[in-house]
Amino acid sequence: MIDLGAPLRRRWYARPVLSVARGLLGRLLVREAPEGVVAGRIIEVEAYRGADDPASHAYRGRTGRNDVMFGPPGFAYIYFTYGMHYCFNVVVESEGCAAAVLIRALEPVEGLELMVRRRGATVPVSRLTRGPACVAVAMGLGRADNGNDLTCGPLWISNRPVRRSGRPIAAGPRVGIRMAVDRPWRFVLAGHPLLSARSAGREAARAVIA
DNA sequence: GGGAAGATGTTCT
DNA sequence: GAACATCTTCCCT
Repeated sequence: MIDLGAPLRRRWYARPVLSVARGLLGRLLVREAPEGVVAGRIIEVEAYRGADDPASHAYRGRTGRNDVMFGPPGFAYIYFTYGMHYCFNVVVESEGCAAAVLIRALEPVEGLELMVRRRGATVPVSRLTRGPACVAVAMGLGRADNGNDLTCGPLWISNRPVRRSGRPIAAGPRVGIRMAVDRPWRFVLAGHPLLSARSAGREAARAVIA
């Protein structure tokens, strides 16, 4: 098994959400479970802010569902949507801000067999961890993991240096929302083969420097 | 490869 | 009762 490093500390998450979102690209998301360890490199994320972001779950204030978003940074916000899917977010900035980063796609690095077993043998590897709900299934995440502290396992993001294989970061509009569609707050490793063709940024006019 | 539509249930109005 | 930070299947080109 490769060296997974150690969990990022809380102050790493206590920064502006757009900075954290870009800083997550190329890092390892690690999940340790009784069935085994799985890890994947983060290749696509979206930033969501609080009171000033109409697309955010936190826009209309604190509720039972989004409670974790309003807490301190470095915790997992996992919500249920569309009647069948879970999505995994990282709470960032500071307590009360309700800012978070949605993890949309990974490149499997460790525990590929376990990911395949969780997703179902018929799913091609190219689509194993593409899309937030797919990420949640492959990592074995569900309602019970909402509110987990990412600074002390068993679900954490590694402090190992980012590995982007020379790919620039591209920005584009967020997916699946109706409000604030003009904010280019989705970030990807441009041209990564495991992204959908559209996400990979063929129109990568907006590439930004890491 | 691309678009349309269905699945399915929690959350908030 | 409507909306929903989605995915998959099915059919088309």
